[in-house]
Amino acid sequence: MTVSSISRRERKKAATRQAIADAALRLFLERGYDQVSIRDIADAADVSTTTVFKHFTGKEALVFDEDQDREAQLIAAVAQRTPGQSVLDALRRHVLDTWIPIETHPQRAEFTHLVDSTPELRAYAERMWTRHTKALAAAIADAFGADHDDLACAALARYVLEIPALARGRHDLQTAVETIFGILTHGWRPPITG
Amino acid sequence: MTVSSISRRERKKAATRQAIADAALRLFLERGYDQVSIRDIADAADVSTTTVFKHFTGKEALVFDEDQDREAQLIAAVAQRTPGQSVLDALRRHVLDTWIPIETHPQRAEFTHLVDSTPELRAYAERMWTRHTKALAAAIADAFGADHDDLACAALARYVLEIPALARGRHDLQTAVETIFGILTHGWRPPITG
DNA sequence: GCACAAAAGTGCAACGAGTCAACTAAGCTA
DNA sequence: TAGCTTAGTTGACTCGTTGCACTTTTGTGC
Repeated sequence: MTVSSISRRERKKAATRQAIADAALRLFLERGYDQVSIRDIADAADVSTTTVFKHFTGKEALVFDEDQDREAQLIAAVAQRTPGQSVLDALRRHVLDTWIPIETHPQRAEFTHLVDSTPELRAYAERMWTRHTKALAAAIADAFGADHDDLACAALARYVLEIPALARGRHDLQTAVETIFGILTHGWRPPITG
Repeated sequence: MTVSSISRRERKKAATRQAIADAALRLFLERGYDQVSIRDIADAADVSTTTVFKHFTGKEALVFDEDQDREAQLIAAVAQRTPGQSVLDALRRHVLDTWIPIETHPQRAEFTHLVDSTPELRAYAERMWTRHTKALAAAIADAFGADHDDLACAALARYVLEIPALARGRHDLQTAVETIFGILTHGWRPPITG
């Protein structure tokens, strides 16, 4: 009789992984990203440095532990949009509903500061989004029966995935997102001045 | 009496810099980026590794030796556009006139292949463009008397600077560029299928 | 012409990220 | 119990990158 469907081994593995991620985030927040070495993290989690790399692909990945199914969600947002809804609208909704809550989560403040104040992490965070460009482009193309490498679809995918990076730091995230989707929907218009 | 306006020192400095860059590019093309270490390059150029880093900020910078005044050209394209020409039009012209010739230069083929087949270099090349986002955004904002961090201007700057990355590899670069500028001008439209 | 400061270059040692191979130990399976 | 699998350890190693102390070259003021 097993307590859960996953084996003890799996649980222990997950535990050490979590211990490493926790130690890493704690140390990063305490001292700053550059002032913490992988060896520090390994010591704090009481594992060897090689074990750290068995669980995480690199130092930056330690910070973004839950990147997972973003891609699946993105594709689902397009493929399973409510009938009659345009692709652009579905993407707008998806960004508003999934990204903004994450970004404005109060506990997120110091984490956001850590990322913003470390160029290496900023770059990684942006690539985290844009890495899904190809998959999203294919999903959009599928929605219209177009070729998977259709240029317009690829451009839309990329431009949509840039939105978090563009909107980050604005006082009103919702308005910012809507503004950018306005550009993608109706074309760019000079800002109203005066 | 000096032979030219630049001192002998400057010339020697430029010479070693060039020797390093040449050795680097040659070795990279021969063996591939990852199979060449900085020490290899230093040996080939007959300098010490320390000297390499005195001339170049990092390994990737050895590949892109002439990044220089791209930013100045971009800003000039916006600020000194012919009267009556829209900003979008000026940027379209600038991309068509400066980027396409570089990209389609025949001698560029193996170089392009090197960059495309090395993820590290691909990422660096993209950042080379997007690094100028802030400056271009400010130039666009100036053109309309808007705030330097105006969101619409920042978005346009970013989207325009993404165009090289989006169009790269397409059979017809000119059409690709025009298509994407079409999106930015009139908004995104589903691709024509069938 | 000469002394002197700045700059260019060298050599060496070091640090941190990341990899590799050989090993130990724990959990799973039969 | 025996035996396979796999997480984790250990230690040495590569490579990019930096810092430091030192020598050589060059431009400048005297």
